[in-house]
Amino acid sequence: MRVRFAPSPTGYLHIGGARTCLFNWLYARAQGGQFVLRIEDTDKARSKKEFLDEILDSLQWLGLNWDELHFQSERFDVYLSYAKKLLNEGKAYMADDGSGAIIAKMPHKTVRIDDMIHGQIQFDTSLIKDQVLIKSDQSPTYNFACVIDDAEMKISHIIRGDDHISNTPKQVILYEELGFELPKFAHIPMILGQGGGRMSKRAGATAITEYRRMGFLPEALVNYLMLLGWSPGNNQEIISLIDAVKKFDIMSANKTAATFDMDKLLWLNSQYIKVCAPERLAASLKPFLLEKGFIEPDNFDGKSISNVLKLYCERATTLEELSEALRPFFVQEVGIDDAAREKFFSQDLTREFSFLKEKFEALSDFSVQPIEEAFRSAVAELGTTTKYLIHPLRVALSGKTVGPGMFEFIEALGRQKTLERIDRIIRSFKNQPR
RNA sequence: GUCCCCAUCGUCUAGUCUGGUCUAGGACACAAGCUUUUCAAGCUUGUGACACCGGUUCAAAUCCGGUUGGGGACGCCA
Repeated sequence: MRVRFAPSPTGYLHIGGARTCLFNWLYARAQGGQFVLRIEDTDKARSKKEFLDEILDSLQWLGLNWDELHFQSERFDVYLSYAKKLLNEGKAYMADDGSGAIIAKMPHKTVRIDDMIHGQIQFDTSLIKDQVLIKSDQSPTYNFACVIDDAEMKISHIIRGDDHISNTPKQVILYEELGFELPKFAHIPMILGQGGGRMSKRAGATAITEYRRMGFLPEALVNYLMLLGWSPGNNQEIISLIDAVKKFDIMSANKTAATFDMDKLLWLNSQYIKVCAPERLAASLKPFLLEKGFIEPDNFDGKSISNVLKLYCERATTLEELSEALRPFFVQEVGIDDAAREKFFSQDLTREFSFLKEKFEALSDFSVQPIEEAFRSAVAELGTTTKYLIHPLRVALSGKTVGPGMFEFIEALGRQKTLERIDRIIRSFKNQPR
């Protein structure tokens, strides 16, 4: 059993292509067959090396490895020889405009295909015009190269998007004329954009790399894509690639088009971030931290932030968001926006913060419990409330009005930064004209 | 225009093949509550669907026909 994914390097790998690839990959792995990657680069003008690299890179990132790699651009002579064969047998003819194109005669008959997902589909080929096999520049057309390669590469199951259903009768005719054995077809539904219709850039991100840049974990994206048109059963929503291989069957794939839902993808991503091992999470976070200038390429130790990650991984939906939340730990001074300043520092808290600072300075063990005790005794001795002091303190230390539990945060931030930032806020009270 | 595909909560889906166990289950989102130093997370509860019409049958989300709606294809692009 052999399947293939056949992207064209005329653009980035997009969501729909990735899902088609995923279903092929899953079916191959589930059945113990081979998964062939075939690059359909017959259009030399539009095919680009950067797109090829990007497609390969995205597939690897998603964890979809291939057993064979082929390039159509290296096989033009093969296509041409098959075209000449059809020419000799009278099943094709030269274009009469002298362009050198070779065109297949379309016989008039009824073609029936037995699709693994849709069942029987019938076509009247008298409605289809003659098909160009070889273009005037001697390159093959898609439908021709596709059939030759699928046959020669012994592809047994063709799993591809719904949009290829209307190509199928044209290809079946070619299989018959060439005397090739017919593969099985499985046409999976397309993924629709938010407004219905094809996913477009306007309706959100389409390229896999964009999702990577937005801070999605590959296992979350793969999980989401699996759920679009297939269900593992038992109300299971979270499923790994490994687990899916055990349960996947193309026969149980849906036939209804699915609308892409960013909310559910975000939810899945948050679920995966929550359970991601700190070392791996740190490694995945590295590009984002670099991008923000929080770290240098060479001196980043993932271990050093694992404690901090534990505080934040429960409340992040993307790596981008997570890395931004980590800002207070990497910058020297935190910025405090006007709204937060207005809300929490409109009155002078010099006395309170000074007292807190004394309490913190006195701690020999700067960890959660003593920190909390120090804070609570300060509150009691000042005759104020937790609420009154804890929010201004959060803003002073993190620059943000929201975040993890205060005492865990302070421990993670460390004594030095904590005291510096309390000092800084005290100074700002002095400088404020009242 | 012609041909093809599809139709269960707003969205993803289970159930459809093998009609009764479905007053239709789960997830996201939404709403409320609990928890609470904030925001989340978590937990509990709630709102919410078989597109429509007809047929077959004792019985239809499930089978059949039609209507409507949505999507796709009609390139010397892939």
